Amino acid sequence: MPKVGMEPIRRSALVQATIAEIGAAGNLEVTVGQIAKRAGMSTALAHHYFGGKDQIFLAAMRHILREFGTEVLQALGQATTPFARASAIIQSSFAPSCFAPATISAWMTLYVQSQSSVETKRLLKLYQRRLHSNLTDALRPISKHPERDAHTLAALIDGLYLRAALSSACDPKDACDAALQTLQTLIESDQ
Amino acid sequence: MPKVGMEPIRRSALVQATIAEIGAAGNLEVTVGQIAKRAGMSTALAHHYFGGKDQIFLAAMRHILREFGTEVLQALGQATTPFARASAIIQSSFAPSCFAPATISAWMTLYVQSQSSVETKRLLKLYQRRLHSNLTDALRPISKHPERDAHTLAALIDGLYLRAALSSACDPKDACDAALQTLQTLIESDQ
DNA sequence: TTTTATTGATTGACGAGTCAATCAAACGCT
DNA sequence: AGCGTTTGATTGACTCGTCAATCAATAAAA
Repeated sequence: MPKVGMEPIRRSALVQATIAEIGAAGNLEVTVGQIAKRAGMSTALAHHYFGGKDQIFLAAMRHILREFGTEVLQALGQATTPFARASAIIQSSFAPSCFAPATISAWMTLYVQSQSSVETKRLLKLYQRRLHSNLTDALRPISKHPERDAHTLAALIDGLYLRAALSSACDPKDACDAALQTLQTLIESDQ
Repeated sequence: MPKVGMEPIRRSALVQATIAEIGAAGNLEVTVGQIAKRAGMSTALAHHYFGGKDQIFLAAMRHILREFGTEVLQALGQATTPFARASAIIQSSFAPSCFAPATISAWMTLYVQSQSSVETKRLLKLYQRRLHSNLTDALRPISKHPERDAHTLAALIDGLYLRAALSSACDPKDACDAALQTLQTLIESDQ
């Protein structure tokens, strides 16, 4: 059985399983045993490759953030006008992939953990900085207060996401529309 | 020692201690033992009065929500104009008491837990409904789309709070100003 | 004597992390 | 090609700690 070069495969499987397990549980009450089982290996192997539970969770968060990042980048690539760029950022934030139960749980977890784990806080800030700078760049040509409007829109995106993700009633489409609508309003207003 | 009528005192002390302990830990990794110790009693007594850990946490959340509710109500009482009412709601949401470490942790906890606990989800929805309806009432006389703007503002408040609470850089005052600014912009714009 | 308050001690479960042992592939040497 | 040797993969079993929950016992008020 033991084939060489298993490490990347195992790590990836573990990350995948972690996300799935967090999604199924809805919170961080997930054991290394559960994760390892879903990934088809022993707990000892999970520890062997990651060193500890914290590392496994961190890797899962990084994975989600990276995925989201590439999604935004891709959407930005297809946008030509500044307004389209801003819209693309917003729409990426409300893409279906962001609303998979596992992704939602991972985000909430990120928020909570960022209070007690410096590394998690670093990850969260990274995401926030990137979102803000992307928005600022897009808004510069079309807003009188690019920085300020970017800040407002970023917060609005987070807030709308929170509501759409947590209340089963409110759906992603509406949240996205609300954000786009506000974008419109913001760039139309002077002052 | 045993005096009659201890129940309300003990319950209150336990709730208080729970909030403090969650604040100190930054997350839900708080044991009944720690809570009971801080509240000056044995774990057995904590169980005696609340029945279980979940109940203790729920009681703590309810307490925070209730406190916040009265704060909003009080601020609303002093406001005379519709605009002042909307401002009051916003300002209450960014009051210093909302940024005590314990309160922040409790909110984050509320978000996470609402995914796996129906009772917690109920609490969260209650808060969201109340915020929305308060905002709608205030906006009705001054906005062309009271419902829609209330929804946007509510989400914006949540998002700004999240950012102010989690990034030590961003401070409550700025977040509040941003929300007030957006309120202004929203009611000034037609369409 | 019934009810309420209170706790020390205990139980039972669970979970993270470790370790020694096994297995097989690759590697190097002749 | 044949033969040790190293190295990576893998796990079952185990340790150690923690923690929620329970219980039996005590003490005082009503």
